[in-house]
Amino acid sequence: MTDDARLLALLWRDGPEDPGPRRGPRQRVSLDGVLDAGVALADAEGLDALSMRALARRLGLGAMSLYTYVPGRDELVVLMVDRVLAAGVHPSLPDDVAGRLRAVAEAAYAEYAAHPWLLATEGLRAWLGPGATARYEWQLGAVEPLGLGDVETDRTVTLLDGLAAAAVRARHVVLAAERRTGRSELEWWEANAEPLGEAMAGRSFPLAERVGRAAGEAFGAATDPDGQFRFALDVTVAGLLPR
Amino acid sequence: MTDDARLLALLWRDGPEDPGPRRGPRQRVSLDGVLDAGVALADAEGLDALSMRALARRLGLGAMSLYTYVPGRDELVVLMVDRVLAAGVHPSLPDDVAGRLRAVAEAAYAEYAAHPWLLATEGLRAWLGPGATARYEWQLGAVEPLGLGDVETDRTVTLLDGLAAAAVRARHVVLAAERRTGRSELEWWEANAEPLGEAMAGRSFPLAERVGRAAGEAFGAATDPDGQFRFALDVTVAGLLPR
DNA sequence: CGAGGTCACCGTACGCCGTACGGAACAAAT
DNA sequence: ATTTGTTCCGTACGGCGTACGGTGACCTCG
Repeated sequence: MTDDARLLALLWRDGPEDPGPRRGPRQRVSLDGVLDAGVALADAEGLDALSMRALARRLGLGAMSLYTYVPGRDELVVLMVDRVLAAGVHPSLPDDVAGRLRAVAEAAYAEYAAHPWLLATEGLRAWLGPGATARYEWQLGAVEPLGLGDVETDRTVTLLDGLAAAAVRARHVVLAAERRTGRSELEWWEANAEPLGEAMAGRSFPLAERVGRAAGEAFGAATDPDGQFRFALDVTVAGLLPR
Repeated sequence: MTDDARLLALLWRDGPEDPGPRRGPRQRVSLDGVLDAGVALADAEGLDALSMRALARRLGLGAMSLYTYVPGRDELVVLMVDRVLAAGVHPSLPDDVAGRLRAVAEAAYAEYAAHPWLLATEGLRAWLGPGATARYEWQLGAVEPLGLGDVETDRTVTLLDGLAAAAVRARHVVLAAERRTGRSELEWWEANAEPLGEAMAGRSFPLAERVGRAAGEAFGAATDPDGQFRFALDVTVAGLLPR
């Protein structure tokens, strides 16, 4: 069986069936156990920290034992992605059109914010697992009543999801840098403002300086991903609604 | 000098000044030469392929010699980013408001499409170099005449830039997967449609099936990043314009 | 009940990675 | 001629994903 076929079978494996007695020793953990441990590790320390060795250690296994659960690291990540998408809650939807559009974006935002490493998996082929498909189905159901037609409905869902992804990505950049360096964004900015000013001496960026300063003061930080998300969502919903 | 201070000095170093005679052997290449080789390598094979050893080999140096040009790999990437942003062209702007908004997004799209690895650098702290600042200045100049106020102007620029980034990211996922596996997206999809159908047997996703099929037929592919970009840009511009 | 087959588990090893360290070659300053 | 600061780089360390082959536990079959 090729790795692709094996991955597909694992993605669409059925519920916790008992495979009946098999030869050889029992598995010490389950695939779901592996995936949950992987999700916990990625949530806590990021996707880079999810190494086969580190995950195996967490499970009390040797590194190579993981390969009896999963064909390789890429496939592990794909399965983790579908597992968190399957676990995502799909809130009930309001009746008004704007509210439905917002709900799609906000649900995606919550999902990405809870598992920011989802956004770091985009070097991989997007696989259609049951989690991703159920999520897409829900998103379509939210947007379909607008009567846009199938293609535009798909594009609208993609747009709203992308909006959420961009916002969480911006948020994550700040949080990850803070954790790595141990200094908050504000501290770092203050420490670097003076040398930056010196470095820029002699060059003039009037708009950037004025706007950057105004934005920084309004945000109390260099960036404001949450506010940016609200702004982007307002604009997008306005652009989508018939006028 | 800390690495931060060194990076800042390198970012804002002045033009190709002759530093005068210095002790020791002359550098065999220049910092700009290192950065250009790094950009070429990342353009051709992606950011993952940009290892210190591979880059040094390209330059006819030993791996450790790179550390006389640059404090480390992260700093190298930051300097590469600012270099391509500095080299980006800033097209002249039309007078109409919608055209200006589109121009900002389209310029960003072109930049990201030419150097998709720019989108993979977001694990790093965003540093303000001369290239990034000049680009931001141009973007602000394009949006400012709308009279939105400083904070909203900043948010509008961020929104348009994020739109372009999302589209190129979707494009890049497809292209990268095609290059890695050697099979086009369509071939891959056709090869996996049947096993996927079998795997899904017994589950029902009526909307996803119908909309996915319609979108696939309309796009002639599973996704259509360029069309998605146009759609998103239309929606966003409509949402931004006063009504 | 014993034997054989099948499986999970894992030690070792290979070729990558970033980079710390220290030495050699070199050119300018003294 | 000696000192000093710099570039270049060989070696090494601890990480990574994973190929390969061995070991021992367990179920099934004779």
